[in-house]
Amino acid sequence: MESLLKEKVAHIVEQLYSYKISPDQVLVNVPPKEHACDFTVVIFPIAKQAKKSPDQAASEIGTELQKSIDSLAGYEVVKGFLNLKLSDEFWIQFFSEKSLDATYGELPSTGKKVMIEYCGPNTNKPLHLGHLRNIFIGFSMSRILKAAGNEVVKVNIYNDRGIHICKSMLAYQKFGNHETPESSSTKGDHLVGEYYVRFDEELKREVSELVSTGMAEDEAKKSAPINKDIQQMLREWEEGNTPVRDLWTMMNGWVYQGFEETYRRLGVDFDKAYYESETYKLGKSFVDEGLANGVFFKKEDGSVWVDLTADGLDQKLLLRADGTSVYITQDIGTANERWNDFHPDQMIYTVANEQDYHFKVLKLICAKLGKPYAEGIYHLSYGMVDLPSGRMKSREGTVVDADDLIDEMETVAATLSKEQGKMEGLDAKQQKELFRMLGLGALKFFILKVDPKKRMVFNPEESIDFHGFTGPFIQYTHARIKSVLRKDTSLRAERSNLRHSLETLEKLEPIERELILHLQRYPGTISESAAAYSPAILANYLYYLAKTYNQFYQELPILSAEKPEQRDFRLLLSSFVADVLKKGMWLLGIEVPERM
RNA sequence: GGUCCGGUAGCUCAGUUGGAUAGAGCAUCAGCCUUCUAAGCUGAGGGUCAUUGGUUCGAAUCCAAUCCGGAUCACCA
Repeated sequence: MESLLKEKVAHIVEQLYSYKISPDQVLVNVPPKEHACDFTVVIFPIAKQAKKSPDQAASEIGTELQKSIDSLAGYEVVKGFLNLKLSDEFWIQFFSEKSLDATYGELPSTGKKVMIEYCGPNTNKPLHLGHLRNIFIGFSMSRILKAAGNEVVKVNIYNDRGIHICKSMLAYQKFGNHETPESSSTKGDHLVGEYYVRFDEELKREVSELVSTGMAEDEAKKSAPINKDIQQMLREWEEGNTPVRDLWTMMNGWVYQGFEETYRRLGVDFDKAYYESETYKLGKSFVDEGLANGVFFKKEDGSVWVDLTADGLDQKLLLRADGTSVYITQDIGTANERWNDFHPDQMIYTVANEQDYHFKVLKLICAKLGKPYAEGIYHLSYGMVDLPSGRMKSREGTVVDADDLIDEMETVAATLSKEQGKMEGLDAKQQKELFRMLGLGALKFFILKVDPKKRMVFNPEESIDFHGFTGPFIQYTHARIKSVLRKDTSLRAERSNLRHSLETLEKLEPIERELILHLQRYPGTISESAAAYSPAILANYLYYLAKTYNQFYQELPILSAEKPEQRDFRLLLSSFVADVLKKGMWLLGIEVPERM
C-alpha cells in the first residue's frame, strides 16, 4: 500500500507541478496516534520544489489522491502534513487476503547465498554470557536473512589450537589423574575449563615463589617452569607428537560434547564447523601470492607485512620471521576456504566489536589480493555485555557461565509459574518443557531486544522479568490467544469458514484497525531487520504487536461479540496475531507455548 | 597520542533516508478481576536528547569543536 501511495503521489506531483520525483523520494510516515489516520505524506519537500505553501500543496495533492484511489476514505491537512485514511473495506479486504496466508512474512527470493558465522569459541573453557549474545544474534539473523529471501549457510569456527589450548592440556597432564567427564560427572567443557583455571593458579604460585627469592616479576613469569613447559608442548603439538596430539584430541572431544549439549539446550545449530587446527596453515599460500603481486613486502628479518597506511590503517604483519603465520593470515586462508566450499555472495562474521580493526584489515587485504569474496565480507559487530558491576573479567571470576545461566532461568521460570498457579492440566513433562521455553525466552529476548551494535548491561534480575517488554509477555499473549481460540467450540472452528463473515462486516473499531495496520507492517519489518542486521527491530515490532493485542483484548469482547460477523472477525484477527507472534518469535529463535 | 564506537527519564532501552507535543519497560503512586488467562489493562509524576556552535521551513537524528565512557592501534587469538 505504501509503495502504491508513493507512486500515486509522485505521479500527481508531476502532473500538478510539472517536475519529476521518483516514488521513493516521497516520504510516507506512520502518523502519531492522536491523528485518526493510516498514513502521512510529508509535503514540505514537495511544496518547496513546487513553490507552493505546504498546506496548499497538501490539499491539492489530497484532492487528486481522492480521485485516483477508490479506497481512500478521506484526507486531512495539518501543518504541512497530508494525513490519509483508507476505508474500512480496504483494510478488511487486505485482512481477508493475508490472514490465512501461511507464507505471510516470507519475502521473495533475492537469489543470494549468505554465509553467517557465529559462536566461535575457544576449546579451553565453557561458553559464557558473551558467547550467548553472539549466538543469539547470529542464529536469529540466520533465520531473518532466510525469511528475507536469502539462502543461508550457518557456520561455526573453533579456535581449537594454540598456546591457550595447551594450558588446560598441560594442567591436566600434571594434575589430571585420568579424570574424565564420566568419572567426575562433570560436563566436558567445564572439566577442561577447570584445568585451564588450574594452569593459571599454578603459574601464579610459581611466579610468587620466584619473586620471593628476589626475582623481578617479569623475569619470574618468563622463567616459571610451567611456562617453559607450555612452549615445549606447543612445539610438540605442531610437530605432531603423538601423546600430545592424543591428549588434545581427547580433551577437545570432551569440550565438543559439552558444547553440543549447550547448543541443544539453546535450540541452535550449524551447517558446518571449521577448525582452526585445519585452517591455520592455509593463509600462507596467499603470502606468496601477495608478495608476487607486490601487495605485500618482506622485511630484512624475513617477516612479511602489508602496508595499509594509505587506507588510514597501519602496517600489519602477515608472517613471522620464523615462517609461522598469525591470526589475520589464518583468516585470509579460512575466508578462501569458505569461498571454495560454498561460493557465498556474502560472508557475515558475528564477532564482538573489539575486533572491528581486524575485520577492516581482513576485508582490505582480500580486496588488495583481488579476491572475488572481498566485497561480501561483512563484520556483524556487536557490543560487549557488561554486568551491573561492570565488565566481566575471567581473572576476577565474574564471568557468567552459559549453562549456569540457563539453569537459573529455568529455575526462576518454574518458581514464578508455580506461584501463578496456572499449571493445571499440564503433566510433569509438559511443565518442564514450559519452564525451559519461558526461561530461555526471557533470556533470549532480553538480549535480542537491544540493538546489537550497542554495548549492553545484563542485569540478572531484570533478565528474568516476566512483565513488560519481555519474552514471556509475548509468549503469554500468544498463549492467551490460543486459549480463546480453544474456547471457540462452534462450527466455525475451521478458520477458512470464518472468512465468509468478513463480507458482511461493515466497520472496524479503532483498536481493530490499529492491529491490522500493525500486522500490515510485518513483512517490511523483516526486510528492515535483515538490512540492518538487527533482530532488535523485529523484537520491538513483536512487543508492540502483543501490547496492541492485549489492549484490544481488554477493550472488546471476542467470543461474546454483539454481531456474529464481529465475533468471527475478531477470532480471525486473534488467530492472525498469534500466527505472526509465533513466526516472528521463531525468527528470534524463541518458542511460544500453547498455554501458560 | 591516532583511529573507531557510544552518551536520550532514577535504571535498562526504542526513536527509520532529518518531520507533528521525544516514546516503552522497570521502579514510584492511583485505579480495573461475578465476563474470553490480571504474566494483563488504564492513568499520574518523571527529559537542558552530554555541551556549544553551524546547516534549514524543520535537528535526538546531518556537520564542526569540546567534555565524558569504551574499544583498538600485539611477531595473542
